Amino acid sequence: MHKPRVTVKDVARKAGVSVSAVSFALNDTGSIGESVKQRVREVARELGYRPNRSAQAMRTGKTWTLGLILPDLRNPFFPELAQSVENAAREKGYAVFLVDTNVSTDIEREAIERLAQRGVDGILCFPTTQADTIAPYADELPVVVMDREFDNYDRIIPDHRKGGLLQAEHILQQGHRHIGLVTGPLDIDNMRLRRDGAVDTLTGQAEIVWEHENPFSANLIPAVLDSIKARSVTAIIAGNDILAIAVIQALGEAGIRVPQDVSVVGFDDIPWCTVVSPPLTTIRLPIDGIGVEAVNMLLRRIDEPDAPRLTITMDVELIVRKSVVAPASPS
Amino acid sequence: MHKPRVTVKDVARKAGVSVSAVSFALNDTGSIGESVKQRVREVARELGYRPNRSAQAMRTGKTWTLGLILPDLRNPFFPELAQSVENAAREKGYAVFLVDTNVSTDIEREAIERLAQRGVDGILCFPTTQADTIAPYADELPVVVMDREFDNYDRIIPDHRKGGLLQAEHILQQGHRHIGLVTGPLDIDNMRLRRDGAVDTLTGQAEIVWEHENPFSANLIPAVLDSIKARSVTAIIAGNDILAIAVIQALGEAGIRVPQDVSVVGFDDIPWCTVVSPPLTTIRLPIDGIGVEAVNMLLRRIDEPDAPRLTITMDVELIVRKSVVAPASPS
DNA sequence: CTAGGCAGCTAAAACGTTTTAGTCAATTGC
DNA sequence: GCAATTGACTAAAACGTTTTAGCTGCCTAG
Repeated sequence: MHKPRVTVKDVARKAGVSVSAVSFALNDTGSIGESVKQRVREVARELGYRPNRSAQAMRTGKTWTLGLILPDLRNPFFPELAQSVENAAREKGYAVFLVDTNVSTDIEREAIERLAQRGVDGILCFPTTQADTIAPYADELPVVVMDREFDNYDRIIPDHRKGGLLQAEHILQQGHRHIGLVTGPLDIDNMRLRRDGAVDTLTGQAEIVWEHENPFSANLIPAVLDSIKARSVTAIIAGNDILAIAVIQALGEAGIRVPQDVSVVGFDDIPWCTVVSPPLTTIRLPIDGIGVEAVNMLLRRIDEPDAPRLTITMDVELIVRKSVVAPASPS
Repeated sequence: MHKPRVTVKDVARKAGVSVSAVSFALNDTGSIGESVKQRVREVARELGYRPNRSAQAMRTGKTWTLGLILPDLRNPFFPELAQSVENAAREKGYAVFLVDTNVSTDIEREAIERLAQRGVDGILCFPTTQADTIAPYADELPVVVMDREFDNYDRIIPDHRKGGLLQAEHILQQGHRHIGLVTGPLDIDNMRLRRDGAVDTLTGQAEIVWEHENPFSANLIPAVLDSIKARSVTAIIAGNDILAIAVIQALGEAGIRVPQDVSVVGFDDIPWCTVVSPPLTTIRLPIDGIGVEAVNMLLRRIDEPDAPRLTITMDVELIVRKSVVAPASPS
């Protein structure tokens, strides 16, 4: 195991030229004759030469490496994001360090430190909370922040407010007038925006009978369960799909049918939406597009460190499935 | 942006010692006095010194980096695996390059080449198919293979056969005697083993009314749909949870109730199992354990390149939920 | 009193690249 | 026909570490 690796020196010797000639030939730089170039490449292939990226990195300062920091891959929202980021990055010649912080701000902080130490060319961060853990490296390292309104970074953010608006609009169009809200933690700005978008749209058009703030978790707090059992609404707007699915299950356990008795609308369009029953009407985030655009943005920033900051807003879309229908007796 | 980085040289200068002294002090190697060691560390902290991993890697040949190659993160089986691998590796000081091959053997092959070029200390591979894409690097790079019976590598494999046995046993215990099988592609050895485990257990105890091989996909082939509609079985054994869920949905569309009319058992215990209705009775793979053990195995191999090959078999477990009950009229 | 050993440090080499500076011959310009 | 330019190449420096070899002065043993 562990044969000695083939180096430029070996190629140079075998081809009968200098190491610089080899470098020139392989990288198409410097000034080099066509015949020598061909011969060197031939020899390199023959010897199975593979450049040592560490050495390249040390000399050039470029590692062709990105860091991707995510809160929790078990949250069904993130795998697709990770996939699209990795694929997009790979296509451009970059490898991706994955960090799953387990929803810990401390680990997030440490991860950034480590990635910086490894000399990644840039970092894509989907922060766990509102805490800006990147600050110490903001002027040292290209960074793209996803889904957070942090100043000082390029960022890419779905149009949460519009999503909330679409949720409410759809519910209103179906004729619902008594509505319950179960939001995620409102100190996270995306949850706040979703909620505000919905509430602003409902105001004057319908009555918000109750509203509860539930932690990120598949478990609903008692207040929500109580409100559900009170049967005082015909539609429930959830802050994300996981909450929506939890609501559907709680309704089922209370003997309330979805959508006949109560309609439910989610947010995110995670894969679970199609397997739950009834299939969940929700707001689709262009996750794939977010990944790709985030990579593009980061590479742009790497190329032009001093380009002006950019904020990209990604459009969202209502996906109509089966969990929302008109109320039995318009109320 | 991009301040010049602090190097050992800077630390040495400020501390008034040689660079080697700095290296000794920081790494606790060589022979160095306590006072100097303390001063150097103090200065390093003060200056915000961060060792350049590329340079370290070049000098020592160790990158503290692993590669993780997966077929498809959107398959709900993999995110948890990726997470546990990343966490375990990080705990040991390694960073993880993630590669999602999109179920392409070609990309898998290329990814290994690239990772080797980057000088990863080892590779964890969950191969897409039965093709051994790692062979060219087998004696150059520590590799752990997951879920495939490849010789020449350390490997870690769930006990698929036992899982199949448990599926069948449970179905038999509930009193089912007419059984349908929908397996995954049988040229993948895990699917073959699951199927054989089940079939061997059923033989002589019950009748396998029909058996179909379905591709990995949420879509069932017509043959399966036809068999389902024929209502000739009281229980269906599926090769994995995704197939099982597809079966449940197909049954629902055909007006057949689960579990009252037909029981269904899955395999893998992906997160979807609890959100589908009815919650799926299935076989749990210790995914988390697989990730952790795979990392341990790889690190062991990195430390002792010539240790004997190891094959670890991970135990599986029946998880009883609501999709299997006794048949209405024992048949 | 001296030889030997050791602790504590420094100088310099080495890792595998890229890149700068320079050499040399051939070509061009006038 | 000679200086200047160019093209093709080489030698060597540089990147930031770790590690080897070596130096110095002090202590100890004899």
